[in-house]
Amino acid sequence: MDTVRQKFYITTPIYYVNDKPHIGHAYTTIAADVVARLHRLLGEDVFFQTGTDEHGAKIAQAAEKAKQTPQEFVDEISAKFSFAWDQLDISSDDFIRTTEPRHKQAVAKFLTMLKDSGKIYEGEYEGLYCVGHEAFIKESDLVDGVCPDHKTKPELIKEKNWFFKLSEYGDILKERIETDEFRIRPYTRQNEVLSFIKQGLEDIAISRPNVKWGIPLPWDPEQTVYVWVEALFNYCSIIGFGEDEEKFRNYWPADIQVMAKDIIKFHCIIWPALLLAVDLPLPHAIFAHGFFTIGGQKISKTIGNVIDPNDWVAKYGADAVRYFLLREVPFGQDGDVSEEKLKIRYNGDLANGLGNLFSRTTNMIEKYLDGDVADFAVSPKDLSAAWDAFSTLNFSEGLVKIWEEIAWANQLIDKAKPWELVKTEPEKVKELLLNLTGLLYDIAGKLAPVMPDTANKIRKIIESGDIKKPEPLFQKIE
RNA sequence: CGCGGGGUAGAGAAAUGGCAUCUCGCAAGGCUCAUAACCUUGAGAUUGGCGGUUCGAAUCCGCCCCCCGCAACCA
Repeated sequence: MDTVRQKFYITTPIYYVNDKPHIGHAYTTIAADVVARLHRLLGEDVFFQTGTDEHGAKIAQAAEKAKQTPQEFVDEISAKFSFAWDQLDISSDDFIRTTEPRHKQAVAKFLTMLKDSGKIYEGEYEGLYCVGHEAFIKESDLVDGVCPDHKTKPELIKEKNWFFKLSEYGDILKERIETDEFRIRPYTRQNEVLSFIKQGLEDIAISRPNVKWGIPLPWDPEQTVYVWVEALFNYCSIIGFGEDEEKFRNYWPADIQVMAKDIIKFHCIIWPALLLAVDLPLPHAIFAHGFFTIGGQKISKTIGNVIDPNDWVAKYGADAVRYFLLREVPFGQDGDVSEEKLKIRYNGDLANGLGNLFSRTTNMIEKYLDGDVADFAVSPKDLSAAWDAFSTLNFSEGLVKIWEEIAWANQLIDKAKPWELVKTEPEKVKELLLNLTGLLYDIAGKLAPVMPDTANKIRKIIESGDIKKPEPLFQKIE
């Protein structure tokens, strides 16, 4: 009997469609894609989710501003995300949109379960509403009784809401986190969450009476589900919750959920508490990466330094953008990116490094071996450390390991001087080139999760067994 | 005391108690298989400051200074 393939479920956040995708969205998605591809190569039964979050007051407003219906608006933006991911060679297995029927029915079922759990109660939210903010603000934020940003006096508003007893979940969450049953990485993020829990959790309103663009509460259609609660549940609805129980049971719980650091409280407190309330297992791990600055400045629509990933892909190719983002900044830390830095890595690491090594090697194979490397050797170097690093999301570390071998190969060639050796000991040159071919083949294999297209090019040429000097892998820019 | 990240060569990073390492840039040399690429060597850092612990501190402790992000479009 066949052994059952290990399942592996990985997620990205679903992106809020109030604007088109930028480089930060791409970063999260690329990272998840690399891990998904790695686990597929390891033979696992992988499900890789991504999608868009399409409800809420902000979307309705943005649509109005664009003179579109909310549905037209979200259709258009959601398509831009899906297009960007195609351009970046993202290998997601499905793309969930929160306006899809399958999501709405799953959320309705989930909320009914939540209500039946007894962890939901009706209450009244009373707070100071600032019209400028279009949100409730805290009394402690006021300066001289007015909102410091808008210099207006907030209104006291009473709102009927349904509440979730989040306050009951502090101890159990703390325990699950501390025992690593529910892993939060990097550790600084785990500490952040634990200290937040220690301050005490408050119940949260899970419905909104005034937001029309949303999913109605099954038992109180006057109210819609708070967007975050609904959005989080996409991780279950995409794998068939309430529709295809077999599929759902196969993939849930998520093995790793990747996201940027700003949304860890939702994912590390509210999300697991909701799951506990309805008796669903918690995800195994949450991994939060850092933020980018661009040329030293924070990403800001006002400053206008927002990078459209499509622009970089068009100019440098998907593989180069994927490589650059993962190589430049250690995953989990904040970092700075810019097109200038991308260019330096592209020319230095890709064109002069990997590209040139491949070029000089294949050229010598054509010249000295008549293109014949059918029986190329196994790699003379052990590159398994690269995948070890990728599997723990230490992408930059894994890439450094691979590039160390590229440097080693260049040194080896210079030391061996095959262009001289070929005159006296051609069989030694053959041995050298077969070894180099083995190394390049291994490098391509290890690089495949990060640079799938380049890996395929290299392997195809080597596997052909009859090597002619190929086109450069990376044409230098400028 | 709002929360968080950080300060190491000109730039970017690594090193978590034991010779400060790497990449880019710079300088000199070498090589000619290669995409003006590649290889070697060198210059360049009293590790933000002051104090403490220690045989020994970039690393541990205390105080201080500075930068950045979040808190408000935004992963």
